[in-house]
Formats: sequence, C-alpha cells, structure tokens
Amino acid sequence: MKKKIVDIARDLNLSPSTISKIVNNKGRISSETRERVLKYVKECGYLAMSNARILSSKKSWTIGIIYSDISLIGFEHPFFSRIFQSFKDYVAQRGYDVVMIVSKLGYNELTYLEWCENKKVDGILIVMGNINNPNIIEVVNSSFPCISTDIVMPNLHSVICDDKQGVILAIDYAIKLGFSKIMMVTGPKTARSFYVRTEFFEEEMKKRNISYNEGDIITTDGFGFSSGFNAGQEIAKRKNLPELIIVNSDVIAYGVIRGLNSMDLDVPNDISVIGYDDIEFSQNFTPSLTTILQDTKLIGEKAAEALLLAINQKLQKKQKITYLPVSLIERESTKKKN
Amino acid sequence: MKKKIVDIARDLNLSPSTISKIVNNKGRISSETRERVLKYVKECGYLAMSNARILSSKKSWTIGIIYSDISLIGFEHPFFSRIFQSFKDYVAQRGYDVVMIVSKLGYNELTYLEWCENKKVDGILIVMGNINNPNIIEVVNSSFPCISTDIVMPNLHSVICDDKQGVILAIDYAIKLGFSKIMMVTGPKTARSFYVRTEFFEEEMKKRNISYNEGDIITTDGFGFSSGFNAGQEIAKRKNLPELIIVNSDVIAYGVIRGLNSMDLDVPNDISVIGYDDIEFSQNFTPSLTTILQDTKLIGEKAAEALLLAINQKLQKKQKITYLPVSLIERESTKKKN
DNA sequence: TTGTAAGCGTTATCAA
DNA sequence: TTGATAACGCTTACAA
Repeated sequence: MKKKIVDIARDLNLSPSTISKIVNNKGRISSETRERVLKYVKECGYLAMSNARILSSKKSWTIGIIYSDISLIGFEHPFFSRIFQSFKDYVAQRGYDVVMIVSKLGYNELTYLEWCENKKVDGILIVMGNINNPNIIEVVNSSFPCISTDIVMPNLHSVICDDKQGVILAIDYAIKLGFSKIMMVTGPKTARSFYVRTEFFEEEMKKRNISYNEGDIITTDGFGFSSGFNAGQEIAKRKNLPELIIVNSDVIAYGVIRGLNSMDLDVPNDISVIGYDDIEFSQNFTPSLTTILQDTKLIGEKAAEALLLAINQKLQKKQKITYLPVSLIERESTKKKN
Repeated sequence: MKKKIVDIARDLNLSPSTISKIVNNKGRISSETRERVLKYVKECGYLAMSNARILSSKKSWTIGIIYSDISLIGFEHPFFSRIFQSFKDYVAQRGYDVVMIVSKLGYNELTYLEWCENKKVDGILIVMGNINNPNIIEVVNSSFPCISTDIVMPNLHSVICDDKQGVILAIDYAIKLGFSKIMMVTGPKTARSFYVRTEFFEEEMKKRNISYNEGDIITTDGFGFSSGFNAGQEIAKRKNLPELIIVNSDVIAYGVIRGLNSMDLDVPNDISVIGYDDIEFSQNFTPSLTTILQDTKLIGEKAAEALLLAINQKLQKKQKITYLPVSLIERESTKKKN
C-alpha cells in the first residue's frame, strides 16, 4: 500500500505539515531535515494524492482542453492533434495534467465554464474553437487563464503562425521563379486564417505593383479536396491562365491540381501551385507539393509556455497575439518560368 | 458563487447527507423530499465539487487514457484519434471525464500504474500501446479495469476489427474480379495487425487453392509512403507480375502505386491494388483507393461500453477479444480482369 | 524551525 | 426517512 503523508511523518518522527512544506518547497525548513525527508520520500516514491491536494489547496495542476467544436473534424485534424500533443508534453514536464473539457457530463449539461469551476482547472487551452460559441466566449471572459492556438478574440492570448509572412514567402517565391500572373485560392473566409491570408495577399500584391483583379482570388465553399477540384476546373476554363496559384491549404491545393489535370493542364509544367500547412501527404502527392510549413510542435510549446506564465503570474487578461515564423518547403509543384 | 452542498442543505432545511444521497441516488428517501431537492438542485445548477467527491468516495468518474507510446505517431494518427474521440463522447455521456496518462509529471517519473493510483482512475483505455512496454504490462496486470483498441495480450480485453474478415473480403473481391495472381504487401510484422493479416492471407489462399509462393508476400521495413514505393518498384521488376496486390495499409498502398507508376505500370490497368484502413485521402488519391474500411467510431463506442461494464461489475480480468466487422470500399484502384 | 489544528466539500456509517 | 459525525488526505494559518 502506498504511504500517505501521515505515514511518512510518523516514520520520520515529524509532523505532516513539515513534510508537506518540504515536498511543496514552501516555508523555512532546516536543510538537514529537508534532505532527510526528500531522501525518504524518494525512497518510498511518495506522491501526494492528487484529489486531496486539489481539495485543500488553490491549485489543481490540471489544464482543461477545449478541442473540437461546431466543426466536426475534432481530433482527426492532424494539424491540431500535433499542437495538442506537443502542448501536453510541455506541461506534463512541469507537473500539469491535461483533461478534455466536455460540455455534457452524465445527465448534466454543463457550460465549459461550469465544468472548469467544478474541476478547478488552473488554466485552459483552446486548441480549436469557434469565436461564436457562447460557451467559449464565456470561458475567455472568465477569470481562468486561457490560451488559444486557433481563434483570435478580445481578452484572449493567441499563439499562431505568422500568416503575413507565409503569404509574403509565397509571393516572393513566385516572383523569384519569374512569374507575375499569380492567383490565390482560399478556403471559406469564416476561418480566420483564410480570411487574413487573402487580405495579406491583396496588400502584398499591391505593394509589389503586381497587377491582379477580383477574379484572381477564388474562395471555395468548402475545406476539402472537392472544393479545390472545382476551383481548379474553373481556373482551367479561363482564357487568361495564371502562371502560379497560391492555395491556402494543402488539401484544397491537391484538389486544385487534380482539377487542373482533369482539364489537361499539367502542374508544374503549365501552372505552378503552392500549398499551405505541409500536411503529411504533401511530400507524397504527385507532384509533391511546394508549401508553407507551420511548425505545430513550436506552436504547442509556445502556447504551453505562455499559459503557464499566465497561471503563475496571474496576469491581467487582454488580447494578445504571438506570431510564430513559417517557412517555405520547395518541392515539385512549382517550377521556374520557361 | 456556486452553492456547495451545505448551502443547498441549509436552504432546504435538510442535512448535507440527505442531499448527497438524493443526488447520488442512494439510500431511502421519501419521494416528496427527493423531488423537492432535485428541483432545487436543478434550479441552482448544483454539482458536487469533483475533487471533494473523489476524495471521500471510491469512485473518481475519471478514465485514464494511454495514448502514443514508443512509436512517435501518437495523436497524429487519424485512425487512433477517431477512436479516442468516439470513446470520449460515449463515456462523457455517462458522466466520465477523460485524462491523458503521462509517465512524467513534473520532477517525478511515474509509472502508468502509479499515476493511475494517484488519480484513482476508475478505468483505463489503451488507445495505442506497445506490448513490450513494462509500464503497460504492469497496468494490464493490475486490478484496474482496462480496455485496449490496439494491443492484444493476456489479461486484457481488446476491441479490434476483424482482420480475418478484412483479408477474406479482399481475397474474395480479387477472385470476383477474375484474378488469381495475388500478392500481399504488409508493414512490419511487429505490429499485430500486419502480422495477423499475413497469417490470414496464407491461410485463406491455401483454403481457396490459389497458388502463391513466399515471394508473394513482401514485408516493408517501415510504415510510410516510401516503404511502399520501394515495394512497388521491386514488384515491377519481377518477370511474373501479379494481377492484384493487397496492401495492409492505405499509406503504404499509395506508395506501392507510385512505385509501380515509376516503373511504367498503371494502376488499375496493369495491376489492381487494394488498401487497408480507408484514411481520409484514400478517396482523393489518383486513382482513388479500393480499401478495407475499419469503423473507428464503432471501435471507440464498443470499447467504452465494455470498459464501463468492467468498471461497474468488477469483472475478473482475463484475455478477451471483441471483433468488429470491416467492409470493402470499391473505388478506382481495382478493375475487372480484361 | 517545527507542530497543532482547522478546513477543503464530499460521502459513508451509524444512530435517531 | 433523516441527521450527526467521522472519515477522505492534504495544505495552511497560526502557535510554539
């Protein structure tokens, strides 16, 4: 049977509170007894029972995770899965457990906030969420420290990739290849990333005096392959073909390529294509996809770091965005002019 | 401020223990007070503080999840992610929270078992694990109820898809298409599923009197695209080409197809290919992949159901395997003979 | 520097 | 049918 704190205390002829102070690194204790206790504690592998500890202290050493939401993708999206994984590893190293927040627990319908209060979580990670979800809004505006690796909204600290840099990398790369007839295909603008990337596209194209018109930005009505396929076919029908297409998602990009193929246009020989995300299959597509890589591991770590900071320093909540760098991976779907 | 049980008791002029009994559906209470309490409890949204409850009772309403392991894939593997998601939803409906089990919590290296004891979890799901991991072996042989959706071992109840049926479906489909020169490409046999599928392949081929020899089963040395690519090239070099190849993983299958392509062999015109898993991209490959679909949602639900049963009935631990049906999805990578 | 005692919010036992 | 009271195992004022 595992020893409790009273057992340790008895064995060492000390009081439980002394043990507690030592293992939690609080109060002033003679270095002699401190070492004696630490040694013994290590020997018998003592660890304070999680629930008793949480009950009697303010801290729970637990972080609640809001994943999935209205969108049905949830855990199946490798982009967010990776972020979650790296976040989890980072906080685990520092003693935090990670619990999935659910809004229905048994017969009770709970708001996220109620759930968090009930569990006394120390902080909350929104891996993936929806800014219009009242449940999320409530949590963000509560006193719980929060961090997001997806949504951006008032009162919330978000750790996300630098979409502006991504677009710039893509455009400059296109220029370097010798192209000036550049298009963008983007997913639904309800998603923040798709929205801002088109904004930056227009901005940067103007800045570089590259002409383009409205029709050079196509917004698909879905997130998947087939949306891209349709866009690809539509592009192929135009009399004035682009030389290069920047697509704001690898999945859609792959659809675009096949759509072009279906109209007898080759990538990259007729048209070059740049994707976004670098999903696992991007290197296995035919052609393999030149794309903008987002470092999901880094996102998870930085988010974890920021959240733990907020937890420990009781920082005032305010909107903040931490941008992380992206990079361009050169593969076969793009090719120099001529 | 949320009401505690004492607040409720005071408001209603009852004792905390009475309230407790009612919300937990225990003891004999007059239906009159029961209803009065239930009504009030619902009104003010009272919910017992999780940690206090766990501390004073035997049950924690928490299930620990062992995910990822020696293999580095972890959450990035959509197959397991989906299982986890559906498991989580099922148990949440019945009042259980789900916590990731980590083996390092702060400065303490914990075994899985120690962690589970510390958290007093009610049961454990092994989404993905390794049978050689001492940590896992220890947990499986402990008194904690366990369920696995991946590994199979003594003392453990596993809920997995029927690999035999999958192989039979593939072979019979090949026969239906008119083929008799059938090969199998499999991933490393250290993985249970790859191992048993090759076993079943040999068994069923013999049973049907379809001739094949050793060389007709290729074992790749990796799980990825490139492993398949190499296998595809190797096959293409043979003088005696197969008519159909059963590949035990979609990812590898895609590699095989490209490997064949690289040697000027077309799929399905020269050779048909059947995959396994039905990953998201299987319908978007060129050609789209005929494959064996595993119902991940069902796996998660059945595993959850079985685990909750084990928890509530304190069943004796023993090895057991629950097989779930698979199905064949017909797409473009296969084609009738001639 | 160490110990005492109260308290965290429940549930469980037993008595009324 | 209900209510006292003692756990549950820990932390934390406060006292020594």
